[in-house]
Amino acid sequence: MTNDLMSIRQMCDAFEVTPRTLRFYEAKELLFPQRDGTRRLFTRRDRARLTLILRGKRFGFSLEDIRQILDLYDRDGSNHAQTIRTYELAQQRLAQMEAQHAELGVAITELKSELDAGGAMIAGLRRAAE
Amino acid sequence: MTNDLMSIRQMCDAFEVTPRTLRFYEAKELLFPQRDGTRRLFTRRDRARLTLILRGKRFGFSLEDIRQILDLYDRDGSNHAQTIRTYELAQQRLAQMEAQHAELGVAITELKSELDAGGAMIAGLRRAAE
DNA sequence: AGAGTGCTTGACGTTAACGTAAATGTAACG
DNA sequence: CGTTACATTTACGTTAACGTCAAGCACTCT
Repeated sequence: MTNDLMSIRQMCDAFEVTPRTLRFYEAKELLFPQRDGTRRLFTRRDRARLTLILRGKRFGFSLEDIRQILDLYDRDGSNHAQTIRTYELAQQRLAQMEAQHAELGVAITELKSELDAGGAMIAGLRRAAE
Repeated sequence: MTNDLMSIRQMCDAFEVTPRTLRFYEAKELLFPQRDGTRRLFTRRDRARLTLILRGKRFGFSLEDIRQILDLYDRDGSNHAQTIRTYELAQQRLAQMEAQHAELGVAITELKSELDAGGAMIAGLRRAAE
């Protein structure tokens, strides 16, 4: 079964990250591994947090965003106002993502049409080169 | 009418970029303004190139990519092999953009469903904070 | 004891595309 | 000639998220 405490290597293997990354997250106060003398021991809580960190990254949140969200719940997991703020943060991020998605769609369409048209961009380049 | 030679400020106003940007592009060999003593004078050719640079940026090309493409045509605008290479570069970039677009779509869907579900991410955070 | 393995901290390096500040030049206005 | 307005070069600063050494413990095996 999954031991409650994991070494840095076990963590790396389990989450496919480098030791540097875990130390970096600790330095940024995203993780708080215990110590066995000098060595880090990651707890179940660290693993839960790391899961959320990686998930947040997939959503395009910055580590700083993630840290803030995590901190809100560290201070008071039952604070409704903070839950709301987290929601808002997520909604904002969602809006950004949707805008980005749309823009990218437009750019793709443009680029495609230029390629289909025999390369207006290339024609443009030709003009640019005189 | 549009004068054939433009000062750096006229260029900035016309293209909504900063002087720093134009000097930077010159340093990167994307533009080659003439000189009136010490001052830069941008030609029609520079404007055509800048148009393409900005277009390329909208498509997500790096300045280095753009410079290479521009250079290909500077050397020989009629070289068919180079036209092909430019095409390929554009196709590659298009593929990247489509992949990115798709990924973003997935992330949006995920984030939305978590928000709709009452915030699995938030629930997750709650768990993480214990 | 020596070797090997894994972990630690510390600190500088990387990348892109400019921003920003300092010191200086020069052209035109009054 | 003095000031104002814009131009120029040089060069360090910025941002994110780690990468990449370097030097040195801590254990274990032999």
